[in-house]
Amino acid sequence: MPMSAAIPRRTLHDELVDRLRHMIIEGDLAPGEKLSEKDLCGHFDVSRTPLREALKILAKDGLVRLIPNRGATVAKLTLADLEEAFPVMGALEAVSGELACLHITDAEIMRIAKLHDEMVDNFRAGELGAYFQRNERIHQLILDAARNPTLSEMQRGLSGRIRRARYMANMSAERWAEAVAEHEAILDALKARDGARLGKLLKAHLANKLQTVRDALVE
Amino acid sequence: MPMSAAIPRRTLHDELVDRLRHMIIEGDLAPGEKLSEKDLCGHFDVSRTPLREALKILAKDGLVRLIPNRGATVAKLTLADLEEAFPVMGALEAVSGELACLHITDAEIMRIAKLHDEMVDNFRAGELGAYFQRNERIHQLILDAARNPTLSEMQRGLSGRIRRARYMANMSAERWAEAVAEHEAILDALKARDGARLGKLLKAHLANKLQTVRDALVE
DNA sequence: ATAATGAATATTGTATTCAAAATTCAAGTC
DNA sequence: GACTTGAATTTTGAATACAATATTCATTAT
Repeated sequence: MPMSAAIPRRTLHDELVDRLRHMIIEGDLAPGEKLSEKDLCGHFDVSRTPLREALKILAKDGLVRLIPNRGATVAKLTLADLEEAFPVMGALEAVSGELACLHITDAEIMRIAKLHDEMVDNFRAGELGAYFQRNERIHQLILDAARNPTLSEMQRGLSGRIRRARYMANMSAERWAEAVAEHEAILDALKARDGARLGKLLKAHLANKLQTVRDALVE
Repeated sequence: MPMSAAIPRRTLHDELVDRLRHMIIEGDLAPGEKLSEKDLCGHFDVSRTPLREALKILAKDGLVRLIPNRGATVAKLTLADLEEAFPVMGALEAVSGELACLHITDAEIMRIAKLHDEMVDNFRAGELGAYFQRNERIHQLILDAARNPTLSEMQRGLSGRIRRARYMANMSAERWAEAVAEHEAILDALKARDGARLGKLLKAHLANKLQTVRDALVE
């Protein structure tokens, strides 16, 4: 019996963490919104115990703000948060680029190249939603190629905080074209397995992305 | 009424997180050790609710390993963990050095210089414990000078995982002398506010430290 | 003797209850 | 009318109770 057939079981709080995180990142729960334990328990039909455990985890992730005896709110994304996250994310992006080049397989590069082409098609067709999805998928695959769960987890946590601003960042046409061009360069570096170059490109790409978010944030 | 006189109140789970983290890092709880909820509740005289919340936080920090329906154990520090944490910590060290040079005040530099001198005295007197304490304090102050809570929090989390190995890492006399020399260079870069240089020095210093831990880990 | 089975026990996951603090809001004061 | 004051209500923090799962261990069969 070679194949593992273990039945994946999840606890309620784990499930709640995922669902709440998703709701926050997708904007179903607005920044600053009060998170009433009672309401959320009603919504998910669970008791307060697992819900509260989930809220604490999300607070540690920076998505929720917990104030003792006053409950939870969805964390706001301020300009200061962005400025703070930026140097950290930049450093992590650079590392992930370097590590990815060390470990990535040809098959993985092909997969990314395919996604990239599809993403460019999305760009040409002006399909922003599909573009975003493939874009994110590409970045995720590069991160996976770094073969470093600790790094992935940190990136995931940080980008989760910022991804919330994604939909508000109404990318200009020029910025969008630039982003696509940056992705071309990223793919080239990846194919060449040039870690240092890829790291720098990813960092620069991030800087531009954050600038877009920043612009949107100051309205 | 300018002075804030708010009475700091803590919740039990926050307190528990701190105490358990301390116990794990200081080795009071051994790696791999089973963490019985019942026993811990008895030890701290609290109910399971806040204790379980604390365990989940620590699991997210990587200090505790939670398996559904099977309870918690103190996370083991493996060679793989170390190799994984290294590039991430290196990148963060470099950033913290750069940011610290941008923001640090003269008073802060003087404070660090003073601690440094005391630490060198500890080294000369062979006082390992006092040396470690001042050493850690210095690194903490540099991190504080970076004025970036996100960065601090991440560094704290990662170094917490590794600091557990501190007592097992029986630093050789040569390595100790090297570390002191590295600290001299670090202080110089800080005084010169040369961020790039400080970043590189901190990263190299970390690499050496991790090498010591690695040596101890493979016995 | 060893391995397998299943009842007894212990431990974990979740719900509920109780206690403490914050919020709301109506009544009273300046 | 705006600002306190304090009781009623709501909400949160922690403890307990209950349910589900895992572990232990004696029993049985091979």
